[in-house]
Amino acid sequence: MQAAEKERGLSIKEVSQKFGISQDTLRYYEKVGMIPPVTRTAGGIRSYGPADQSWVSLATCMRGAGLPVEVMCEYVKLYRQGDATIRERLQLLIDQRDALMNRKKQIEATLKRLNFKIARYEIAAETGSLPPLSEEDRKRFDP
Amino acid sequence: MQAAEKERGLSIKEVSQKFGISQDTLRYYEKVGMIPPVTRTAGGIRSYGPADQSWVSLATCMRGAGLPVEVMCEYVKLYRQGDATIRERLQLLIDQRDALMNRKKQIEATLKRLNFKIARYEIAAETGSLPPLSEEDRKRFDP
DNA sequence: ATACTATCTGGAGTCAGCTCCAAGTCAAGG
DNA sequence: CCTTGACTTGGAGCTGACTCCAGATAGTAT
Repeated sequence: MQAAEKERGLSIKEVSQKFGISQDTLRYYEKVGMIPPVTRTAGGIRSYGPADQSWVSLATCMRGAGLPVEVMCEYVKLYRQGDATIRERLQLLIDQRDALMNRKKQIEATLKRLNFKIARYEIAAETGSLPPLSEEDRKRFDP
Repeated sequence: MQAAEKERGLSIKEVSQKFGISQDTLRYYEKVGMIPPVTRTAGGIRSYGPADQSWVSLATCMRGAGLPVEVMCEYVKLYRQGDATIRERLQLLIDQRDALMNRKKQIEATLKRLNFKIARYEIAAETGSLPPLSEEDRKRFDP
């Protein structure tokens, strides 16, 4: 009776555990169109097949990197319109890649600054007070 | 009359332009304690001296990288308590560095995924439809 | 059939981080 | 002194992304 008649999908609970995101969030993503409608059982219960899981995977990946929900919605919308939107989707992906690369640069700059401060604080933790900064250092990194 | 009697600070407008953040946001940062109280003129108008600007610089840098306002508030609070909090501040900085490094990793993973998709879409833009993915590819990168 | 748990829906609530507003002050020019 | 425009405050409002809830339904074990 539980043999593979059709592909067995995962329940929302299982998907929630697999991707580390709440059931509420999964329903929310679907509601706002960040992923396409998930496969349902006859009774209307979500059963995430491989394709559904792929979308969840993509959505959590993009959100995890901080891309807006709205952008994923747009991508899904275009995707569902078929091959005619391939160029648009490509452009969207490129735009988001650019955005992420900028974001990464920002983070790298901030990491540099943090590392500089940490180095000073490691000395300070020994001596009990912060060493004064040189003029040049003050020009790039401050308090 | 406008000779250097004391250091001339920048107006909120100038600081706003210099750092590319709104005057409202500058006041907000100060209000919530994300930067220490800014120097004022006799009349109560903000006049950002070098130290004030340094704090703004730090705040915008950290916020730009996505660190929470609350964390900067904590840092400022500790800073204002003096040398006794040096170890705590060091720990805070280290924690935030770790958080940022994770964030950076997430972004790098997402960039990989985006690049993979973009490569497929560039082919698709030529041929008019997406090439099917190999089984192995599907296992890491999907829709 | 009964009990019990998992899932469903629509809609309201929450939180962070700004952003806007009104009513009032300050400062410089005429 | 008067006007004009930048600046002040406290507080309300907004947006994005969830998060929670109540009441209804589905599936499962007894």
